[in-house]
Amino acid sequence: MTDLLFRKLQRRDRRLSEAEEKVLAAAVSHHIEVEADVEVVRQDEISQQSLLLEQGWACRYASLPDGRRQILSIHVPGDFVDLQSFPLKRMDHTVATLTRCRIAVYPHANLRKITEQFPHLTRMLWLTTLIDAAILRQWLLGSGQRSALERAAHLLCELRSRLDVVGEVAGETFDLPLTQAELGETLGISQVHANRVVGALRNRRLVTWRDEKVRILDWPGLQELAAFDPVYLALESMER
Amino acid sequence: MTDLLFRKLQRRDRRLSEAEEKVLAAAVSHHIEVEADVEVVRQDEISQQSLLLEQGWACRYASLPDGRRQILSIHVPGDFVDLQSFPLKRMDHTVATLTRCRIAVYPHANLRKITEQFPHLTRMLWLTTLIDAAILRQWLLGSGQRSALERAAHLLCELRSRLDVVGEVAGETFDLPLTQAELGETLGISQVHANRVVGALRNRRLVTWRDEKVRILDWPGLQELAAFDPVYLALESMER
DNA sequence: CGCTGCGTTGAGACTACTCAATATCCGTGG
DNA sequence: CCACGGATATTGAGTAGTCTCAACGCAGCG
Repeated sequence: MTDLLFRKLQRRDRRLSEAEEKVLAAAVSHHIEVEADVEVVRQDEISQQSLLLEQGWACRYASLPDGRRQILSIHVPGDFVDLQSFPLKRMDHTVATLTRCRIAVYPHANLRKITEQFPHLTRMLWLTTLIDAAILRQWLLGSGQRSALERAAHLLCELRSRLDVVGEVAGETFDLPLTQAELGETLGISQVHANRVVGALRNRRLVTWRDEKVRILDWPGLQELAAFDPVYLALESMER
Repeated sequence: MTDLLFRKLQRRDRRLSEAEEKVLAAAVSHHIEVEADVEVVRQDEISQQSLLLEQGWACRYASLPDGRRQILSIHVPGDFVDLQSFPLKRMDHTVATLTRCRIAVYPHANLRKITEQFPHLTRMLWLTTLIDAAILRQWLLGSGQRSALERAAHLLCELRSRLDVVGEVAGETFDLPLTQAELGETLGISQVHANRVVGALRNRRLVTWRDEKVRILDWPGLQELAAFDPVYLALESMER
């Protein structure tokens, strides 16, 4: 199932060819299955391969020497979780699974061959790392300027949009395998405050959230609160 | 002076060839001079070219509908300020000058040719966008987990390191053309609090900061306070 | 049955915010 | 040459958002 990534890329650029799909699929050396809560790539390691999430959830985080931890991104099926390690080599953060995951492994040597023979596909891979960066900028904008409640709302808007692309939203419900402690580390607030923020979203009848399942009750209201504008996710075609 | 960028890249990878230097230099269509406080690329625009800062300072920022603004990065000579617009096309944020700037213009068509003929150089350009993302991750880590004082200290550590590479640190002094209001927008705090934070750095005899000049008085102390580890800046060679 | 992990709630403390006033510097026009 | 306005920096006072500490509830599981 390189399918998911390919579908996502093709949504963005319809000129992606079947040949390119095959090249991408052929660059996978093998697949692995990993349990939940496993660190698959660690900070400071020098990486020889990049990992594509096929099933399951993962996140990246960085830590301060005293243990404070910040989740830097959340990944869903179809995401490359550490493609940046291909040009960058050394990891500046850790990648861990949130659930049991199925992962495709792309040795850097194979990616290098792609860059040498398939410039258009190379630009598309580059693009995926830049969309990651765009998401990061939104998180930074939120972290600096949005209140905790607005950030929580924004996170849900973002995830709903990203999950929708890969067909993981049923009705208005989707999985979100984060504990409230992890939500706190994502939003940059304490676990206790994360709990109150989730409570506030519920009280405003914007969402329900129980047993790792989120249901959006008021999509326009949630977007409004979050000041959410999905353009940055670059989900739509740039052609014409 | 593509020199600065090239020197920076070469510090990272000594295999960069003279041929590549020439190709990079040839991709510049022209140079422009821009006054301070000019928006050179605007949010939502579709960009046809990327800009390399040769002299002067610039920053990127994004805004919320109600006007709250977050500075997302600060750029010094030798930085590509919007290389991500080459694969991404649409800008998700604005780039503005902080001082009078000299800028080299790289039409996307020329960059595209580089990706088609110079895979190694392409990977180096990709790398520069990934270092930007690594810096962004550090800012996000700080925004979520570091106190305002620690963030301010970290920003100074980061800028000292980046400026050092391009030879803009004299003794322990460097320019920092940010008002305290802009510092607030960078750190995600109010202008008033930014002032108090700067005051605290002075009181602890870590730095002096007057007339847009910063002098570091206690480099180890500043790094300690900031929990600064320069690895993420990827300034050092990855060879061998 | 008693851990253990997760979610929930309360109370008091602290960081950073807003509003507001004052200080300083600088350029401009009278 | 001086008065003035505008931009920036500084300081004070009260407030809002978020924190820490602590306790408790509940479910799953060995």
